Amino acid sequence: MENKVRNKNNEKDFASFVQEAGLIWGPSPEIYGGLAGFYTYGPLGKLLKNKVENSVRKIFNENGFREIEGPTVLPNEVWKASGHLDTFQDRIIKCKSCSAVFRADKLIEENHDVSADSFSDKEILDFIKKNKIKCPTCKGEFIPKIELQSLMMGTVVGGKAASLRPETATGTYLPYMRYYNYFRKKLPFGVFQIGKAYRNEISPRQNVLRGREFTQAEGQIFIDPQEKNNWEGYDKVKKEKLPFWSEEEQKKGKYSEKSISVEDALKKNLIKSQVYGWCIWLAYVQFRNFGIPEEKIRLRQHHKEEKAFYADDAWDIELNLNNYGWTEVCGVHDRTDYDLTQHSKSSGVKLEGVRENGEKFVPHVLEIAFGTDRPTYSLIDLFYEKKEEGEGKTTFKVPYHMSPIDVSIFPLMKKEELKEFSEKIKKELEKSFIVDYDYSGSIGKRYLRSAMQGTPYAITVDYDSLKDKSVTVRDRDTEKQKRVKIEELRDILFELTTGEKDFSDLE
RNA sequence: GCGUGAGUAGUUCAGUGGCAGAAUGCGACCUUGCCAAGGUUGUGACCCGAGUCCGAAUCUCGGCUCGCGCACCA
Repeated sequence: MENKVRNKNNEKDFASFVQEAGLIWGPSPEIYGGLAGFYTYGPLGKLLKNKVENSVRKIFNENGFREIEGPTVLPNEVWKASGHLDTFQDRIIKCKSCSAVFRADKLIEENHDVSADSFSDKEILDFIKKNKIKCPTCKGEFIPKIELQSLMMGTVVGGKAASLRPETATGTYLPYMRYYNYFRKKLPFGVFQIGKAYRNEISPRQNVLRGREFTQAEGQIFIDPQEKNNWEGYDKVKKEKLPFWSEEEQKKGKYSEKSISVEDALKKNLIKSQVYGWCIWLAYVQFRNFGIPEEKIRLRQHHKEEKAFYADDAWDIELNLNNYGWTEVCGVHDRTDYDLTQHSKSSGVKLEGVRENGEKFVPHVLEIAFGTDRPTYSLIDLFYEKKEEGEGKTTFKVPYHMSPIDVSIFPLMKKEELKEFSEKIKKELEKSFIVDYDYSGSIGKRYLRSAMQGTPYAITVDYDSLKDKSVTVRDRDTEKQKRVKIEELRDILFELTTGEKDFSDLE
């Protein structure tokens, strides 16, 4: 991670803001001391996460994907077939003197350039003994015992071993034949799923950026491998310039932004197919639509060594966070026919498509895999601006269209007639918006609270409102106010929140 | 998981082997015309467990959690 600009005080402010504002609490359950890697979204955080998820839904839906929801628990035979049961299970070995833990296979690979994947436990132990491999930390001997450490959370269902899903993707592949019929036997088609996944991380860190339970959002395209370079959406996006950071450039060292078009990336063989290029573009659009600034996003190509067992083409999207530097938030993978072939073999059910000429084929799958916790957290990280009293106002400058609460309503003073009138307006606006209503404290205090929650507009009801049926609308970022007729209020707020109108356009 | 530091109101911090403090926040009342305004008042905490001790929030041990470094993160 480069650009790691850290400031202790900022970090502390940020951490307390996340809790105090009701964004993310934890580790949960707090009153029992907490269990690392599990969090509770508070009211404001949940509203924000909903905005993120709805943004994901919108983008996927308008690009030809349909949403499904599968179970979070699946029998282990599924995970055996998908490869997770094996690859999510590491063989570890402990140092006798300092009891540091290492992955046994990695230890061998690093020292001797030999793949230990196929070694039995005994072979690994023998190899370590024969080659006198010592503990990298303290140069001590290893305890001659291989232990298993699994990222899968297991359970038992009806006497059958089952596991909580470590990714939603696998569950999305299983009903392939259902999709095939639903989409009237015509490929390609796209399906996505938003839901919880679970990984028993050894040491979860950094709040929800690496939790043990998290929400994934994964889009999958099923396509005839022969059609990967005949992708309908490609022409529309091929001229789009994206911040590709290739494996080769990475070796040169520092990142410097250089955007190239999807078309050029394909020509340079950075990516292998039109459909893959389109997927990268779509992933990028997802993050742009959250309101993440361009310069905070980059696409990083996976090194050969870090590619997942199923992946062909593999790129990540990374965001440059204030508190953590460049952070992975999304992976785009060409999973080829790996999954469908595996599940077909294992279940005995053919998972195929048919070409017009009658040929059968196993579809390839392209995956856009991200989550909704990291983007939610990223929005907080990127847009929280702490100010000291006197030097300005602390504001959560979340992009207006993503703000947890749409509008606040304040009676100028805590008087019955103003409260009553405000509540009427509140009731009306709640038909269309998430509304916050507050009459406690000075008007200035309430503007500040509202800004710290990221609410873009604050409506103030004063004595004139009772007479002329108008209120003031205050803009979060400019702090400017405009007088608006109550009967026009709803439409104006609509135009403002959808971006059709700018606050400065108001009379 | 290893090493290391830490855990006291919602938040940020102070503190002592003997009644637990501040600031800020939050609530109520008064006041207040767009202000992080003012006054009065209230609310609220020693991470959990065991031990030593007349007495532990303070010392010791264990656990849990958090920060940082390492490792892990298909």
